[in-house]
Amino acid sequence: MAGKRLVTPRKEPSQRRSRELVDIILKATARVLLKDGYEGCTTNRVAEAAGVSIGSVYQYFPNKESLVVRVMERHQEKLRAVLSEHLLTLQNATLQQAVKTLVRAMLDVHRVEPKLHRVLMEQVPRIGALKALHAQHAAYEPLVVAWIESHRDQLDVPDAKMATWLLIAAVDGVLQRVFLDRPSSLDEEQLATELERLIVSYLRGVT
Amino acid sequence: MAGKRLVTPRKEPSQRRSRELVDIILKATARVLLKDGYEGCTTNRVAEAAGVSIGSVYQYFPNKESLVVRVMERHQEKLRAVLSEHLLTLQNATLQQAVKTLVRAMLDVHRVEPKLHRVLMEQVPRIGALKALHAQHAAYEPLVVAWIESHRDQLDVPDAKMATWLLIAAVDGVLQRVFLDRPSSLDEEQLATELERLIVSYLRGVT
Amino acid sequence: MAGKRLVTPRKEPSQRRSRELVDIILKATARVLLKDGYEGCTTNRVAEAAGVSIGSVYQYFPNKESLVVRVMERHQEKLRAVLSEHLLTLQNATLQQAVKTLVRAMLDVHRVEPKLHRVLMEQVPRIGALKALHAQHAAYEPLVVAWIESHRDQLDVPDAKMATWLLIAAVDGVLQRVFLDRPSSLDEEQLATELERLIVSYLRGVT
Amino acid sequence: MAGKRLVTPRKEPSQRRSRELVDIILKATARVLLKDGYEGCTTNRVAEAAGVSIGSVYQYFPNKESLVVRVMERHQEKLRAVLSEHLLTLQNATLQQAVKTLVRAMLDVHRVEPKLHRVLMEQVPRIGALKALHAQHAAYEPLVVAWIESHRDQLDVPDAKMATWLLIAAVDGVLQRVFLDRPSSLDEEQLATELERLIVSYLRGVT
DNA sequence: GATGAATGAGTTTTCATTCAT
DNA sequence: CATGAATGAAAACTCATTCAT
Repeated sequence: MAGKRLVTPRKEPSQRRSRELVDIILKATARVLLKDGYEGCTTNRVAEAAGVSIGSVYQYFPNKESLVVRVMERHQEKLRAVLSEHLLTLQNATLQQAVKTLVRAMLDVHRVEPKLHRVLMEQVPRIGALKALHAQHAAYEPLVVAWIESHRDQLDVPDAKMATWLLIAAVDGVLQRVFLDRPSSLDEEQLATELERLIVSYLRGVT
Repeated sequence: MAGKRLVTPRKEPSQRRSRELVDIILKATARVLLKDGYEGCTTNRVAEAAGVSIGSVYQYFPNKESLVVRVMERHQEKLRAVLSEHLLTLQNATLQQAVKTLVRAMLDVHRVEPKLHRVLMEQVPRIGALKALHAQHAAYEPLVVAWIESHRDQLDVPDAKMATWLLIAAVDGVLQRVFLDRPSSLDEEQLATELERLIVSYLRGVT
Repeated sequence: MAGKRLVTPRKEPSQRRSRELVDIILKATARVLLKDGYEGCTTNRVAEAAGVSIGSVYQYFPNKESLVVRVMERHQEKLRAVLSEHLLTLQNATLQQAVKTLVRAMLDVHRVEPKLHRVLMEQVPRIGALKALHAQHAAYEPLVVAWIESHRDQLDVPDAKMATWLLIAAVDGVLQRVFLDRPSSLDEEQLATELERLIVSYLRGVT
Repeated sequence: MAGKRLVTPRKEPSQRRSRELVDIILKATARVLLKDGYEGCTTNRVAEAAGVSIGSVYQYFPNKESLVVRVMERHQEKLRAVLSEHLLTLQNATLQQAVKTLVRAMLDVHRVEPKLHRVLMEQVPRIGALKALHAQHAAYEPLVVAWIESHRDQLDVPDAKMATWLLIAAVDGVLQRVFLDRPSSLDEEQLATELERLIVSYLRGVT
């Protein structure tokens, strides 16, 4: 604690090594998750895959769950990054553009390490971390809400928050299913178009 | 022996006892799943909760997984029953009625033993049985497709199958999220209304 | 007990059924031993293979071991029969004839259900019954001793009993090894010839 | 860490500890085999007898069988050592000496931990390791064959290999029986003498 | 800190045996 | 007697976690 505030960078090396070790361990965890699934992901296997002693794993992670949780969190961070990048351009977009952006963003999210994503979604018991995954949507909801409210006049949306929640839930639900069930017959372009139609018609309202 | 010759020719006692035992065991499994989650749902605990010897559990279920799978299947069957009941009335419905029916049906589905549903959805690794859950949606997709096609003139749907798939995925995604995250603030009535709007506007198309 | 002494053959049928059942069970035991080995030979499997309820097995056999013991005993009886048949002709034989007879007899013994023999020898822990197998040799030792003593003049044998024991042990040891190791290269005819030479030279003594 | 830098460069402590543990476990296995027989030799009992956690047993032995197999192998090694020692002197021996040597050697072999030997021979199902036991005989067969061939002129042996195989099988068979049946009446000295006679007469042939 | 041997509670699973029907 | 469902002690084996070095 105190160390962090010291000026001397002497202790840096050890800190760097720590970081690197944590990184190695987490990458190994992800690899093991991919290879052996959640049930097969034992701490010993992780240690071995990381080329690190089991003791070192416990130096940095209090228990098995924390390993997987951290892998999930890291994955979330990547997803969040992808989303943020897309949503930055949202502000001054037209309805069509905005919707397109949103759909592309969510599609792109599912392209980040899809295999790991799948394992995390399919196999990991819904421990605390998964909630975090959903909570993340909450993070950019305000953005969407803001956009809707600033385009009120073109839309037919009684409750912007409600509409946002619903749309995100719906789109995410659809994408989840696309990527988990992999109905390969489904053309991704077509899907995107239809999703856009779904959103636009909902926001515009029915005449 | 004696039993077979008695007045009660209703059912082979042995068969009845078996059925009852299986039932007791599965109910105990569900209870344990609720109380201790998937990881805590051990065969010994199930046996104890069922007030049955561990040997009896293995008499009817070859391994731990088969227990949970069977619980899932039973749950599916109940869900399927609820859905069927609702969808029977679909045929001659107007657009508004049909959509209302569909939404209510899917809401009702999530009201069948919601706690068990939650555990099964949240915690059970996505083993074979879960796919069955999704497959079940597929079972009633044709019904919806048929309805859409017989109402072509009132709708703006280029591809009935695609639209059906999308809508079901979206609605299910939304409901899943409602029931898993339990954002208690959300009013169910309001949600239903909005879902109906979502569907109707998508099907009607935008002018 | 009393029943056995009664004159009326009324109860015969049930007795006959019992015998048949015992026979069916033992044959099933042998089959299971062949198919699944000793460790895989469980009472339930035997019952199933016999097409009989497990309860019935325990009606006639107090425990698992007794099943296997009885199979061994039956096997012994067959072996004994083969031996007896051969050894009857021993009495007036010349040295060469006698030795030939003995060797052929012991070879023939190993041809009685060789697969079962092998399983019994290889896999069954040396429970009581195996001793019986050896004890059986003791049964016909006197015959050989008698023959040796009645041919004293042609032989150089200080102690007939000792010599008999030694020869039988040696021949049996050799045959056991032949049939367990199955060195297929070994020609059976040649082996028989050599065994005869071994015996004859030992009995005749060295000049 | 500290240990490695200390003065004792004899052996890696970890390695030594491992070796010792393996040794303790195997000795415990032998003890349990003696006390409870093969069927009673469970991994838990072995662990308890070794004063070691069951986990440690599985650290070094993948399953129960491997424990017994290793005990057998160790026993084999001891037997092999005894044999080698004796057979070294074979080369320049006369017929009488050579035969005496062989018989003594095989007698001595059966005096190495005879109780363990008995359990291993009697109770252990004929798993892989037992074949090893026989295979070991094969190892010194060439020595005997060589000796026979270099003494051809004094002997009457058409096929040295065949003769060797036969003699070893016979002698081993006899000894096995002696030590398994323990016919205490049998005088070991006398037995040795007779075995020698058996061998010598066979090799010399009958005039 | 790093190591990895050691731990042992806890799992799954088997199977000889009993006993109500 | 026959049945076979039910039993439960006990076996094999796993794996998160600790701790001496």
